[in-house]
Amino acid sequence: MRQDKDTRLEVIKMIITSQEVGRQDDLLNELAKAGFPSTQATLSRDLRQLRIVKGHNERGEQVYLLPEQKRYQRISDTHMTVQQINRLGAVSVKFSLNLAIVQTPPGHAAHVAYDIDNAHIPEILGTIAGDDTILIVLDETAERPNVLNRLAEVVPETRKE
Amino acid sequence: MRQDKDTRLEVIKMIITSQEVGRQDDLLNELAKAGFPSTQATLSRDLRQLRIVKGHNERGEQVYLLPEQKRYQRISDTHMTVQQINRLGAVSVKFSLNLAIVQTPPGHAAHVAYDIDNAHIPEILGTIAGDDTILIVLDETAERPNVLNRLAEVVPETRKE
DNA sequence: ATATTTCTGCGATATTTATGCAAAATTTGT
DNA sequence: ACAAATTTTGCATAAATATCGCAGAAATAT
Repeated sequence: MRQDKDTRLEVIKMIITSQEVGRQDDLLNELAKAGFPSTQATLSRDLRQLRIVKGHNERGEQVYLLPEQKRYQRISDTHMTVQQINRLGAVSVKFSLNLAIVQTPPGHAAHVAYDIDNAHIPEILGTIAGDDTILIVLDETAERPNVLNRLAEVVPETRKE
Repeated sequence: MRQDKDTRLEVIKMIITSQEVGRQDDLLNELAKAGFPSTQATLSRDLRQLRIVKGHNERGEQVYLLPEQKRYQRISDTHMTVQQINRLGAVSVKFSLNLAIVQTPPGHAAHVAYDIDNAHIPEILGTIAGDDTILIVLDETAERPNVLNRLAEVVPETRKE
């Protein structure tokens, strides 16, 4: 079920960034529509794991928000999916010793790095993002195929070196 | 009472930026201590008016946050000590070859890096800070225990891997 | 395969938060 | 200053959310 769970978490993020949802029951309905029926208890756990925040929109109505969203700015303006970014230009990964370099279209490094961080890949010690380049520091024992596989979940259509 | 209300709203903001509060009842207690007794109903309205958000800290515990706060970054006009930052979430150090990666709570990498720089640890050639990650480049001959000892003065409660 | 860990559902609550309504306080207009 | 209008508040209660114990399913590790 791991894969299903990860997908469900992604769907949750998509839903709350594409529309205003203010109650878990509403979110449950949307999830069911999207083919991920679940229960309120599980959703509550998911929201905590995603560090999703409950705030208010300009009208004072309650809305769920991703933590990196400031105020009521919708993520659709700023947070593109990697698929969307990929349309703008390739995202590539290259290795050197215990480092990996990810190239993104200009301006998108921070966002991709955020997704990589959130994938919690154990072999990745940390990332630092510039404008269109991300430096990834790997564990000394990291095996590149593994890292590449895990990265592929976050950064699809990656062009290996 | 309008004046009192405005003051109370300010006090609410002060409280939630100076400590982690996860429940309205707790916030009520703090308000009372500060000389602004109120009720849960009023507080709920105040929070909506302030557009205060309820999210989760690193440990998944619930916390109230100002909307303009990124993630769990706390407002601080003064430079927070690492001890203070540590309360917001662990600061950890990991090594890989000639590099060390320090993870901090979101938004605090620059502060911690500044402290590290100022410790003038000879084996540290330099640091680069992102939002929540610091890359440290070590001298080729650096010995990790030494570096860790020196770092511990700056970054207490460090968790080696 | 077997053991171990993680995840989920299912109630079943306990806890927390929001709100309708009426009263009290405050402001405004005259 | 008085009355009307507006805002604020408390109370009671509704609504929403978090959590618990537990059993079984699924994934991971040995």
